[in-house]
Amino acid sequence: MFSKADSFEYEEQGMILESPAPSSPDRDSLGQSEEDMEMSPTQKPSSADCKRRSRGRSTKTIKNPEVLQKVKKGRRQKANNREKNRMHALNSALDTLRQILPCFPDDAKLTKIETLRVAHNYIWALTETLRLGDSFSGVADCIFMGKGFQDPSLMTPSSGISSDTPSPWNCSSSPSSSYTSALSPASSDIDSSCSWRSKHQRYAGAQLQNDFS
DNA sequence: TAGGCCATCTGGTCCT
DNA sequence: AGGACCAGATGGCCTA
Repeated sequence: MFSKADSFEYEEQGMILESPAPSSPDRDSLGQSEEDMEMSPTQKPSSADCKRRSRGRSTKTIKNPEVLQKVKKGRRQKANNREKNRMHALNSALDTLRQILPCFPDDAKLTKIETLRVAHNYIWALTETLRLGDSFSGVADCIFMGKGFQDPSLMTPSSGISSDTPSPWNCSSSPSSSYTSALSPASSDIDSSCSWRSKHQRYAGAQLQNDFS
């Protein structure tokens, strides 16, 4: 499973460093060093990749193998923390996006991919609504006032839109055929893998997808 | 038990 | 040199 793909980067062994980084138990201490790691076939570097590989972290000044190991661990630990923070920030942004998106009950959390797809469709539908002009001027006005993307209730029957106003994200309503055809993104936009959890009963509005397709 | 989703770890690459 | 970004791998949790 593993090969010595990293050997060309860490060829320089027996180096010395002045400030050892704090170490923590990880797989290295369990006998699996970085040099023992292998790459999957898809990770194996091309010749072009090998040329660029030299841009990795330099440890040329490190002569002592033990110190080198500690330095690597320290860097890895820091990189892991940064990566965690980065992913947490990404998840926070997704949560913010979920709060903006209409239609779904509070206890049914959209998955990441669903959030992105619903957002895409939401934006698309709002754009189409604007494009349609006067017949949906109420919606357009709200959006132009900067309200549309902040008030999910805009899409509910109790909002400024009349209860019989068809809406592609209004799960409780069934859009008229003309409106559906106008506000439906291309079917290719709806990936079949996005099942809307209908079989899991996660969403009361499980038929939203059908409204789009 | 299989499949989906997720968090985390990891190494490679790019950018400042 | 160090951080950001990315994608693959892995294991845990949950549901049908």
